[in-house]
Amino acid sequence: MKMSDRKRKILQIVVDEYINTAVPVSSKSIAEKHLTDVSSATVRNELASLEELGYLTQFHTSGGRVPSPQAYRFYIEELMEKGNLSEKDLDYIEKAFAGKSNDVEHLVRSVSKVISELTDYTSVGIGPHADEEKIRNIALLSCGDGNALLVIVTGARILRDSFIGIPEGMTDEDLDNASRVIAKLFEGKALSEVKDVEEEVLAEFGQYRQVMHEVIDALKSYTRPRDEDVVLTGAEKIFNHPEYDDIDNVKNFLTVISSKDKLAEIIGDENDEIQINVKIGSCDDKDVPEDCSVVTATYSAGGKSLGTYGVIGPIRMDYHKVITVLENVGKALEGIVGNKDNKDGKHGKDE
Amino acid sequence: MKMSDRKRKILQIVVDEYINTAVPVSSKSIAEKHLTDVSSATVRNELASLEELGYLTQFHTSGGRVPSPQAYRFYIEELMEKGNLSEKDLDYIEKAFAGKSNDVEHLVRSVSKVISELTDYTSVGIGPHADEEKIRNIALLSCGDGNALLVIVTGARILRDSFIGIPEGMTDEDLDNASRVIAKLFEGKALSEVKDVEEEVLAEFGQYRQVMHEVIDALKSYTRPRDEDVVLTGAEKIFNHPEYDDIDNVKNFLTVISSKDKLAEIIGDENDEIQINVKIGSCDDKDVPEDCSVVTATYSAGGKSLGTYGVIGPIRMDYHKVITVLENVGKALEGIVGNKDNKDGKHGKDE
DNA sequence: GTTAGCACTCTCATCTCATAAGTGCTAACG
DNA sequence: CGTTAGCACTTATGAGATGAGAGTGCTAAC
Repeated sequence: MKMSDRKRKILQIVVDEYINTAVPVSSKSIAEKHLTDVSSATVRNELASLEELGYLTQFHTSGGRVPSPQAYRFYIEELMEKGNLSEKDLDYIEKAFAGKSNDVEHLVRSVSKVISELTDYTSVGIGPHADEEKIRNIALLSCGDGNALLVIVTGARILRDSFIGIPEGMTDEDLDNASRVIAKLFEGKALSEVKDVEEEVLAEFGQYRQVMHEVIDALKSYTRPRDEDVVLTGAEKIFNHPEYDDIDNVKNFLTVISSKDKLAEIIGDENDEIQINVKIGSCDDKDVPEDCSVVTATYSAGGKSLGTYGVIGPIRMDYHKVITVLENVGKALEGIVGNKDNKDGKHGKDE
Repeated sequence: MKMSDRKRKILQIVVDEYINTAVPVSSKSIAEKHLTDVSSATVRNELASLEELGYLTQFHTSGGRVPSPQAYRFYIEELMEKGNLSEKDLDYIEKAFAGKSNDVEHLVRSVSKVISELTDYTSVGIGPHADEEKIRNIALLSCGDGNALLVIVTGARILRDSFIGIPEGMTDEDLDNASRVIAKLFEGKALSEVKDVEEEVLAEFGQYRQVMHEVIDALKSYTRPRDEDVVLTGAEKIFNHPEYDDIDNVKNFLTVISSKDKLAEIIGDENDEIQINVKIGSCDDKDVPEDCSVVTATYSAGGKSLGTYGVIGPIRMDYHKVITVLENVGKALEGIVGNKDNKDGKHGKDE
């Protein structure tokens, strides 16, 4: 069934108004402020009809109308008025990423911070899955105290390191050699492939089998997601939104965001097809609290994933602002990472 | 003025009772449950006197008594009944640290988690200051894309790394050489000394001065505390304590713990003399919220600092439990880190 | 020094009541 | 047939009012 233009208009007004004020919207206020050519009674009829269609709900008879999750979805897809960020905000993004250290952990932190600051919501970020990353460099460095440090760098500039126990009698030279052999064996391989070549590699190491075992275990452990890869910024921002004057909502919210596992699940199921993903209430994901929404974007540049980022906040979220911020941050990232890769490429040629 | 034994006893009862129940303590309940040989009127007189001495306060005339910060302090120093953890808790600590990866970041995370789990309060941890750490290993690894990875390991097993831009024309061999030179120059030096030798070192590098500049900048940056070194665990635990049924308290608390800077300041001013440090309300530290207490312990083993850890929670905190947990965690850490160093020592000799 | 007794204070939950906001329905209008 | 004015109905909200309960301070007697 096609919705009449007037219904669409009214629905848009209700959602806009509710997002801005957090107050249920009445027929009177619509007729007075936005649709001056009809009476409140007419609006009332339309509202009743929209309620029947499932777009609006009432807390109680005399409480005005509030959008349903379905209304928010429709709003995002068809009603929301597009428009870009202010100069100030664009500038802020620009400056935030200028001259940033370029490993993934720092990137995740600054992206998350920027998103939280600009949207005024709590932001969540998670770096790219190490899983399918190719090992670009791997080295074993002597620590001189019975341990060596295993360091790897992946294509997407993810860093991982572990201490590896060194057997008595293994000299620094031995270690250097082992390091070179390991580099030959693993560079260019994806972390997920390590387990496939395990047997083969171990066979090559007669003498220092034990070391190799530890190295392989470490590499395998890098494919597992880590709590510390999930970054949360601006938890306190929820207090800027009136739904969190209520202690139970706060409790609920804080419990969810305290569990990095849960957070990773909520923002983590990457759907590369969709750039921006909106989950409204628990309809779309049972791990999202009923009264919350989660908007995420998965970024990539030059074919490399840069992770998934988003905001979590009240279902009455400023979707337009949030989506616009996510889009612009994405563009900015593409810009700087793209440029950097060009520069790198040049270097490569010259060498 | 010396306090009478009965006053001490009554004060102890009030603090114990209030810590357990969160309900202001009345003269009647004391006389009935704990001091059956005197009447409530007698207790009443003593309570009035303790109030005059500054140990107790009342919210309102008919509200029973509540300990003042001064009372908590006195309680901790003189009244609190000592006693160790349950077998179960001791076991938990034991198991938690067994077979843990041994770099500092992971250690900080698990220590903080253990403390939060056992105490049921929000826990904060911060690793040792990198500032005075000696560089044990330093290496520059080629990444083959116009960047190199600078990695350092310090005496206390702190890891730091940065990407360093490599000028066109610098080959992998050049890099290897540079890495060796850098190792010779910096190994054994404290990070805080780097700035002192800056000029001297730069003089040695004619050709790759720029690289060296970046290396030194990176090293200098490692002395600065980083947000990510402050670890927070169990923020949601505050909801287990009734003072945080009140939204304003939650807001206050969450705002403080959201700022890593603030947290670092609160738990950070290390006083090596004192093993366990208790800050009660804002009397002892203006950054601590009025209704909160912070108990911290600074750990070290084998002469190396292991960081500062603690809990932050309501001023009505189970100080005995918290202090006992912190003490036992300290002992456990000494145990495992001590052992590990012995083992390392042996290796050293054998090599 | 201790205690019983009692007046006093303050909180808290409950109830009532009036007000305000908003709706749904009906009947009239163009 | 869509639109509108009018009105009865529902519900939240905030302001008293009230009574019970808890705890204290004080006084006088032991």
